[in-house]
Amino acid sequence: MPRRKDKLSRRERERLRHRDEILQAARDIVAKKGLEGLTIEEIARKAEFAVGSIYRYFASKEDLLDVLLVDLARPFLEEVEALVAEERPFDETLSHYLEAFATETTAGLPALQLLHALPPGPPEATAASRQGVRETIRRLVEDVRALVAQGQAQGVLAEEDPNLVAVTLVGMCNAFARRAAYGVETDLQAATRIIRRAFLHGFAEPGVSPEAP
Amino acid sequence: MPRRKDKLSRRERERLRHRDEILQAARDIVAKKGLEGLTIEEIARKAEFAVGSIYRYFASKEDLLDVLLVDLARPFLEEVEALVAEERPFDETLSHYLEAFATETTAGLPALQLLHALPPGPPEATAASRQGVRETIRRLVEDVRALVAQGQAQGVLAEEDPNLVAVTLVGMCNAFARRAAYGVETDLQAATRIIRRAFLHGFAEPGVSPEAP
Amino acid sequence: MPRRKDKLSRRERERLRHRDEILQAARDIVAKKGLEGLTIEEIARKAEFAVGSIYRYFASKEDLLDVLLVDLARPFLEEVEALVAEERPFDETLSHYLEAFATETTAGLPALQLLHALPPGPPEATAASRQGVRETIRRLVEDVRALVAQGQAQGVLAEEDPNLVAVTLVGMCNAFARRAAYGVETDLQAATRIIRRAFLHGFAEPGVSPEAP
Amino acid sequence: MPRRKDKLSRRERERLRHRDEILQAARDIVAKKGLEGLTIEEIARKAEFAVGSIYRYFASKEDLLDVLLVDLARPFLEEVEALVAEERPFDETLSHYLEAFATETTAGLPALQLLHALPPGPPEATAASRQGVRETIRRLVEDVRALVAQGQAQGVLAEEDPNLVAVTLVGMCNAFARRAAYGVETDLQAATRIIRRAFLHGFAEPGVSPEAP
DNA sequence: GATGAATGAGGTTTCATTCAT
DNA sequence: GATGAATGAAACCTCATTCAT
Repeated sequence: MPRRKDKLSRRERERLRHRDEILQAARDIVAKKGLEGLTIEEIARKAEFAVGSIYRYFASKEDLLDVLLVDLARPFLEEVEALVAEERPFDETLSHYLEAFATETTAGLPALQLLHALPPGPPEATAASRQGVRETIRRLVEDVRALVAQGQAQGVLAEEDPNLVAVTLVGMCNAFARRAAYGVETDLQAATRIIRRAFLHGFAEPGVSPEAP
Repeated sequence: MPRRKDKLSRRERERLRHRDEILQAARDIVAKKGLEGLTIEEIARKAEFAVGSIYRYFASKEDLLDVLLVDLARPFLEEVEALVAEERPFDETLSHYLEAFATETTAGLPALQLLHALPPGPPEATAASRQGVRETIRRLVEDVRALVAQGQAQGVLAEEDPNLVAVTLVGMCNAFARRAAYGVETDLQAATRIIRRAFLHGFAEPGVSPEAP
Repeated sequence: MPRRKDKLSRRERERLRHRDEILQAARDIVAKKGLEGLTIEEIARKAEFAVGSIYRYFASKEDLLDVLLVDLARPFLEEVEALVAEERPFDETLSHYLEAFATETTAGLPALQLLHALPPGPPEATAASRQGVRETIRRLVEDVRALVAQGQAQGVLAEEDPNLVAVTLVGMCNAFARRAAYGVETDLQAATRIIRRAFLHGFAEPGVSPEAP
Repeated sequence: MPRRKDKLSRRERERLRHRDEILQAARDIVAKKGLEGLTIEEIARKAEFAVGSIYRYFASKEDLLDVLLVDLARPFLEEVEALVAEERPFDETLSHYLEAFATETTAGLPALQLLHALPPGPPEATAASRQGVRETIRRLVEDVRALVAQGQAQGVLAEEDPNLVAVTLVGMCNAFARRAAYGVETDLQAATRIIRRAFLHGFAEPGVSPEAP
């Protein structure tokens, strides 16, 4: 194997590229027809592979879907995790968070939207598959909780249970994202402002002017 | 031939009863296996009808589903519409709204949860069916918008776009409902308090103490 | 339901008839192409049903196969069980048994032959399906064991472990059946005579002339 | 270019070694999952070859399988052919034969068991492949026939058609082997004794004490 | 109105084999 | 010779819907 340190062989590079092509095809189909409308056959057609070839990259349709959903959410997740690491003043952090959310929502297929696709039935109905999705959601919630905790530590946010506070923030964002995804004309700038206001005022530490000076 | 004005003939009453039995069966199945796990054959089995008979009551599975989802949301919708009609002081209104939301969430199959089942894809992917669901969602949002407008008229809520404000409220509620539906242990009383706080403080008319006196 | 005691409704009769047609089609295909060559699609084609219809009669291909194999063996099994019940002199019993075996072998698809189709791999590889086949084999072996025990009680057969003796008898018969099934020209009368001789002489109670007077 | 007469070049030796590795891998898989569970891909994985490489050694899966089955039976076949060549007193010959059979049955993958894997359908269903298996079976039967003929020549076995007599012997052995393969607890020593008894007594030349000194 | 058998398109998955590198 | 990605024909199975009784 004549190959440098972390350089991938051509085979390996091609493999990764093909995998991405398949995921991209799936992504396009979902964007056009929704999750239900996604079939292996159509993925194969769009990605210009034989049906059987799809299965060399993903063990099953469920597997592919799980990977796809996680992939879609990844950029947003990474941005949020970066925010957590940076530990900026909470006001700035919130601004960045909302910006990231707006970017996501504007982009063709909003990540959070798709994460919501985790079937809203009883846990038993999903169990086996969507492990990645579950995990990603868990991390996202945990990250936002961490952001809230930072705000509290900085004395900007009131001492409510950070989990619950995080859920309200995520809920507001998702509500707007969902609306946009349904095709309702949505002014994201206004939405961002509203969320910011509701959140900062709503959880302002008493006696602290939320958006001073 | 209706015997009296609004009296239904025996035929008609039976018909309605049968329809309800079918819907109830469907509801049970969805509760146990999720929307994907719902088949006409199983509905028929559970409701003790022949498969063909289901089609005497619903034009198609999609139709049945649409009716089912709307049915599930109806109690909540009606409660909210009553609230709109009553025009109480906003503080009271909000309390009732959150109580209704908590009741919903506690009930076996939370209406909002199922409304979420509207496939989160582009509108084209759903178009034909789910008209009832779309309409119900539209009405719910409109109703909450009306409640917010009342709060503003009463001078309790700030003069933000009532649509956007309504979306934040619904979003927060849904986030908690969704959590509960995923099996996360959720303290609804705490959730209610948090939402109430975030909302009242978040959109307090400047200079007005949100929850006084 | 206007129907007499044990009379079946027309629906029920048709259902049974169709089930039999499907099994018969499967039987024909197996006879021509062997077990491996059996596909649901071809069964459907031959029985003149749609593919999906097959599944209204059998839960799965495995299920169908299990039923088919048991069905094929049934006539022979019943004959042997009758023999056990009759408790005739062992010499007669053996004659009837061998005759039944010859009949089976002559018939298009010898039951025992197909029972042998239980995949000769490790038990784990078969476990789930073929329960009927396993049970049928068990009963056959048990029945022959009972016949041997009768012979011993009558003082005709030596006091060897009846299980082992039974296995030798079945083994000899199967060997000839298998040969015939492979297309080797087989003189069943001669085979019968040989088996009879080997068995009676082989296990004669010492001092007893095996095929007296 | 063979260096010496029967010396193989390194190339050729490697080639044979690789071929054996592949066969061994296949053998292991069959032992664990049965014939149905055998796939080229898994053979390749286990033998640490590329899928395509398998086809450098075997023209097709069927070919590989045929070779594999013949290989499995070879030790037993060779032992029996040695017995034929040795022309010992029949009593000894039988003892050796039964011992070989017991050894086979005890070994992880009894050859006879696998020979049974020749699909029990009409000849047409197998025709193309499994030529080796057919030939091996033919030789085995022929060999046993020869052993029986020796016994007759020695005046120990009655003058029945040696073919038929051979079939009974093989049948009895196979019945026990098959039982063992199905996981039935089998006392091979007892089985051996029973077969020996059945055979010697069953085909004793009248007036000759079968197992005398 | 009720029945439930029949349909058949559509989906997922497997796997022996080929072939460019 | 070796590799392993790609192929694509089958195979199994599901299920909404129809329709003769």
